[in-house]
Amino acid sequence: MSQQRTGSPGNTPGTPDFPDIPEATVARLPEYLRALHSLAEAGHDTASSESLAVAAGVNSAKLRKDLSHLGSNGTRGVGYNVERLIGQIEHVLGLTTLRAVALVGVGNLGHALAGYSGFTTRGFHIAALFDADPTRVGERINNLVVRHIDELAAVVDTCRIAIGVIATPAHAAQGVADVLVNSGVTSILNFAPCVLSVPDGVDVRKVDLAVELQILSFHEHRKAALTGTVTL
Amino acid sequence: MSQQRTGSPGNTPGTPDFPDIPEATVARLPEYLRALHSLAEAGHDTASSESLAVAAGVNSAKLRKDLSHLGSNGTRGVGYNVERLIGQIEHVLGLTTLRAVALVGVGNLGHALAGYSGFTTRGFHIAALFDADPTRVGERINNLVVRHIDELAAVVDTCRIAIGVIATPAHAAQGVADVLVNSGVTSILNFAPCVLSVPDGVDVRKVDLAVELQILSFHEHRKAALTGTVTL
DNA sequence: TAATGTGAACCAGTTCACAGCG
DNA sequence: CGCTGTGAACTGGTTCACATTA
Repeated sequence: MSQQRTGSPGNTPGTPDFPDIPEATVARLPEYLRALHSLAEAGHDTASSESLAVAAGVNSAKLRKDLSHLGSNGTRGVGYNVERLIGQIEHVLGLTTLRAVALVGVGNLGHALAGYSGFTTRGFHIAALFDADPTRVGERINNLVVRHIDELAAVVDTCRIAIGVIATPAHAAQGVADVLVNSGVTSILNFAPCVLSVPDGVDVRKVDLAVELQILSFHEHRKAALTGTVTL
Repeated sequence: MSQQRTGSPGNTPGTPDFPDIPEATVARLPEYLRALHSLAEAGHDTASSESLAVAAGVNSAKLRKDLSHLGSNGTRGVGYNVERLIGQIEHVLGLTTLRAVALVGVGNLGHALAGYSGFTTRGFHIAALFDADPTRVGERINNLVVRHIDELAAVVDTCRIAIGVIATPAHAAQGVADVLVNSGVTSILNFAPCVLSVPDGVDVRKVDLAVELQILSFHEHRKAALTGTVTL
């Protein structure tokens, strides 16, 4: 699971029409979706909970319980209809409309994200790039011109952008977040290694590449200690 | 937390000398470390659980319980000694030795990762770059020459590399993982959008950029549904 | 019959609230 | 007195195992 969540501080309300889905389940739905697409490509038009679970890297009981939150979609004795389930999950995740994303910070990482085809192929459209550095403004990346961050509010407004990605250095991130929020962005994906504070109702997810390695480091350390055996 | 974990399938054993620490706590220690470094830079040499918790974006009770797993380090009535706690956490995470990392795949994302200063400044050293594409072999990135993936086993062995980063397209990732594992790598950070299968004892963490956006998309979708109010 | 869907048991993780200590 | 450290209560999530159904 990634990490920081702000907004909707209490529980998801849940309406009859829009049942509330546990956060842990939500975090796995995209993985199921990916697995389903790969099964579809392989020619399967139906899949059992077991085969889907394997493709998604979870156990089948968990998968069935997760899917049960979207209403019952399977057929007993048969499994799930792949195309139907893809539609189901895309609907729940709100992927039926292409979502516009603003990317702030076109340094090393931001540059790569701007060119990352995975966003484009999975429901998102990078609509605008921003940077604070005037020497970078005007640069063309992947058919998009880098704009100065002062233009952000206007662009977010006209392009109806609801999601912002922060790929700036840590010291600039909070300022960028403030601008994004004031411009009407309500979801932020933060790659800067720092905590963002945002008002209620704004969701933040954080990805910290170094943290991932540090977690692996812990396990390496532990494995080494156990292999060397008997104290150290 | 990020996601896939393989290896140590049961529970962490835990020795008197190396107490077992809950996985959720391990995942937060790097964040505490970062917060501590920023407090240290700001000149604090002591910090209360409350102030540290704010800097790390968690609540103070959780932070205290997390730290209690490393043994008691605070002083009642005062707080924690910042430098001492930094040392404590670095020790537990195994960050006292610089860890060598092999990066496979120098496409869009891999290129950015190779140049990412956050790895270097936080305990890791990218020791070698690999790619399968012969036209990329020989390219120089950040003072490192891209090698052909066939050389991987030899380099991993001589440089004693225990951690591998996969930044290849999904279809190549499992093959790369196999090579890494056979070469002696025991921890993998996977940026490819696919499930890897690895033997017990090998840890895998997965970062999927598009998944993060899809999770945000869900919340956007929900917020929109609730704002539009009364069914849809 | 072969699979789903789900109550019930279980487990990990979080929060509370306060005793204990410097 | 103010803070940490921690048992106890609670919450959310996972797994089990089976009744149910196409």
